[in-house]
Amino acid sequence: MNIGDVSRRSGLPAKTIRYYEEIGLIRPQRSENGYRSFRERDLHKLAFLGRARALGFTIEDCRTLLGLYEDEGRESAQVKRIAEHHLGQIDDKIAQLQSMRATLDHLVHACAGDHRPDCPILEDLAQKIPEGLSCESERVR
Amino acid sequence: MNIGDVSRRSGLPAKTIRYYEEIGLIRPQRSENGYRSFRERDLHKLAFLGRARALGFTIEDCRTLLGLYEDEGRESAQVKRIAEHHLGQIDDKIAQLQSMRATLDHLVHACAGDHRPDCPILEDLAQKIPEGLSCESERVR
DNA sequence: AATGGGGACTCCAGTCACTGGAAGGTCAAG
DNA sequence: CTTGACCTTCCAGTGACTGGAGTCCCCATT
Repeated sequence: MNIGDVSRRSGLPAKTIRYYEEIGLIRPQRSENGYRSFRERDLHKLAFLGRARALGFTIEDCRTLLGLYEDEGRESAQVKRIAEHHLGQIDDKIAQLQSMRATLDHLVHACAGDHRPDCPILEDLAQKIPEGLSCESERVR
Repeated sequence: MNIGDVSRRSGLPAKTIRYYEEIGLIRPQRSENGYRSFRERDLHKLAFLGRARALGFTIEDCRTLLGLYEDEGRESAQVKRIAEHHLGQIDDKIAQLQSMRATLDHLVHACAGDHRPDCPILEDLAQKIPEGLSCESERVR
């Protein structure tokens, strides 16, 4: 299989697949013409990576998860720890976004949105310190 | 005011303030010794930027919002449009994260997390195509 | 044999919003 | 005179790709 086939079958862009090789997540063989030559096993790995990424795991988590997947002697506790930690991060992000959302929604509703210059959104930004959203707090990435 | 004072009073790291100058969000004057010299107005702008960033607006949105803030002839509709669009983005992100969260939470609960290698999380990543989370779908940034 | 089109290859630069660090200048206190 | 806290610039790195340039390869058609 060439990269185009694998791209179609895994749903990952060819660019991404090359990138994954570059950072050592996969090691496809090469044909005589220099083209990457993928086996079913590579495709399987890429699909695994695609799904792990779709769940929001970082590339480094994906690397670890792939390693555990191929390690017969793994303990499911190792996998669970990674997943739980990630779940915690997701919860943090959701909380932060919901806090932003609440403030923003309030402001949007307060703004007339007409031709006049008066705007509670700008007034808020110019003055208020949104609680729990001070500049010290961590940002959602 | 030197950058340290402004940093303390705005809550923004000095590095960030220098960066904001570099990209033209602020234009502090300079003292004879080459130090940046901030006025109250600059501090006010920085606080504005910090709050807009805390609400998740992009830098370019912040630039526009700051411009509108200083434009007496603005229409509040312009501000509202930006805020509404941003609110929509936030809602999309929240929805995506909640979808991830649901799948992940389910998997975490299904995993024993003990010394044995059997792991539903890995099995899922290796086989299932999570609905609504296929690789084509946009990623949360 | 020439040509055209669709892949594939590498390499470099850009994204976003900072952040870290090196190497050096300035200033007030002890 | 030295110390240490500031300040300066400049360069590189982050994460996970993405875009684009320039070149090469393969197959089919003219």
